[in-house]
Amino acid sequence: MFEEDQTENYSPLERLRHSSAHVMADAVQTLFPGTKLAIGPAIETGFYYDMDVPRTLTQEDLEKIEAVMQQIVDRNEPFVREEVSKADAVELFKKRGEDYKLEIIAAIPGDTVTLFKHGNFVDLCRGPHVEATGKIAAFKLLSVAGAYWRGDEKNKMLQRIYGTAFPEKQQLEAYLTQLREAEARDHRKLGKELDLFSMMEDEGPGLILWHPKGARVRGTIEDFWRAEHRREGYELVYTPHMAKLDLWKTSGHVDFYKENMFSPMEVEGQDYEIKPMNCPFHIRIYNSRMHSYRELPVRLGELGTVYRFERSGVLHGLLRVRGFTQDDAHIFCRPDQLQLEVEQVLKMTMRFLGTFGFKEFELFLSTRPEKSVGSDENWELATKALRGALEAQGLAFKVDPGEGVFYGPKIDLKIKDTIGRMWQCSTVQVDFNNPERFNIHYVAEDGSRQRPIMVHRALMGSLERFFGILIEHFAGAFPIWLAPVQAIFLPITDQQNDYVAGLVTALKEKGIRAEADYRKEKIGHKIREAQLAKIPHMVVVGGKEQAAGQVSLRSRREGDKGVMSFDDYLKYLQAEIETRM
RNA sequence: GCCGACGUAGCUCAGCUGGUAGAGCAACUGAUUUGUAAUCAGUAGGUCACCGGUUCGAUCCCGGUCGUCGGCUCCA
Repeated sequence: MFEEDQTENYSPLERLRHSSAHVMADAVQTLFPGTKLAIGPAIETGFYYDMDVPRTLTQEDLEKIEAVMQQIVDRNEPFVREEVSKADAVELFKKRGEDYKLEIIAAIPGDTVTLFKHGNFVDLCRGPHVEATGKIAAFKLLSVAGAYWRGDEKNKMLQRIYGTAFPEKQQLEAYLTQLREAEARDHRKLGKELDLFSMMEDEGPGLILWHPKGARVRGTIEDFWRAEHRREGYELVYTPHMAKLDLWKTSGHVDFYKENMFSPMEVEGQDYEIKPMNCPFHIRIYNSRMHSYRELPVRLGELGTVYRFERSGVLHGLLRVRGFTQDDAHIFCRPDQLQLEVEQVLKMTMRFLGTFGFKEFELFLSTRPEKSVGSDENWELATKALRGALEAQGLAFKVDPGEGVFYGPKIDLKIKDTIGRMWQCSTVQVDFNNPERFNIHYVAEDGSRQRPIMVHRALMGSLERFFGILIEHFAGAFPIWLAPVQAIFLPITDQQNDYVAGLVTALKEKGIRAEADYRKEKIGHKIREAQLAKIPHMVVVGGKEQAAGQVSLRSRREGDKGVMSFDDYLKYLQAEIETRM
């Protein structure tokens, strides 16, 4: 165990999991002599151990390791703590060939280190542990993966085994059920099943094709986004997908962001670059004319599509892609306006995300990193404004010291989805760098030229990523205001086709996404398919409904809602859409 | 990029130690006019990711490329 991973306040669960990691390491060394141990901490979902194993482990090996672990647990060997001199520890681990432990010992201050033993197994570790291996009642190994020694890609790649452990068998079962639940919600799986999007696997990894159904959802999100921004005093703009490389030299991206940019393309002897960011364009728009202090803040927003080079191994469905659309905006304001602007952004963000059912947030204030630009007083002023905005809104937040961007401090906001996972989408960043690089101004009350402060902000982050999160959040069952098909009409026989066609047309004219299933299938079949397509309203129409000018509503969530007149149904439907529930 | 696994029909997946491929669903055709989660019958559909090698013969073995997945590193 790695000394530095220990903390004073070690919970009983962490203690159990950390002990499980020891038992796993013991089992691996038993099965694969010559295995060298690196580090093996408890983590939020369980534990892992990084080790240098003589051969590559497979999924089947995990079962064997589990079996040996069970034997160690059954032997109920006590965990014994021992404090030894560093020299003794070095000798011990040298004899055992534990090269990584020797490296760790060398980095530990002081003269002594602690060891934890159970059976014949010894590990460098501060503990604490459970009393004996028998306390490990419910564990499971989950996966093997590569991991660099000390997390540095220049170092050797070790093998990491992930596992989890709980005090009770039911808790382990519950956790495994939750993993299966998360798998069932996987946006990549649902995206295919519901025909929402696809990737161009061969011709463009990390590039997304939005299919008609996905595009309908996106369109609805975009309409809502635009309406909210107009209401909040934003001007919406459009900017090109590329510009001369010079623009990104001015902005500093060539210096600071090069590894994420695609290679430039040459046009008539000039290098052009596909945009990785929207901000330089928005600055150009701001700077296209002189601004008075009176017209600030200027808020420019855009659903701007950017392209960033991401290493092939990191691409992941919609959550990590190479081309994506940011719901980007840049606010140019006076220093005295900064805090209020940030407050407005925070309020707007929470209202916007709340509409999608995200009601729980975690906020993080990131302060000045080691490598940064800008004066002390600017950092001071901006950090104070961000903190002041959080406090004025009565929002709880954590401080991430030194995690700010090089050009300014920021607030990140994470949302909690239906199954309790946290996702980072929104960000509010103060930027001292670009206003200077682009030399932008406003004219102050006294006629002098002053430098505005610039704020970058996004509510969703990227539409692709946000869509992926939404799919998982709703498990593909979008609320009716977002659903690609809001209502599907199901005629019982083709005698009702004309009547149904008239109703569908009436709904479409009101902007409702309605469709009909005219196939000559039994009603049970049509319902099953509509239900699997997660369509919120199934509207059954047979001879009786037709004769009475009625429809029979079946809700995706609540089942058969009974018959009603078409006019009543229309009102019901519109009300449900408007509440955005 | 790195470590490992994987890539078979539109989808989900079979295919033992090498003898040129199969199921269910979907699609298509016909019959069925059906009342709240699957009507029946038939038809068609695959250079087994791609390139090369070994072999009399490769979906299967070997090498390379591309991609996907689980992680590492990095991040919206």
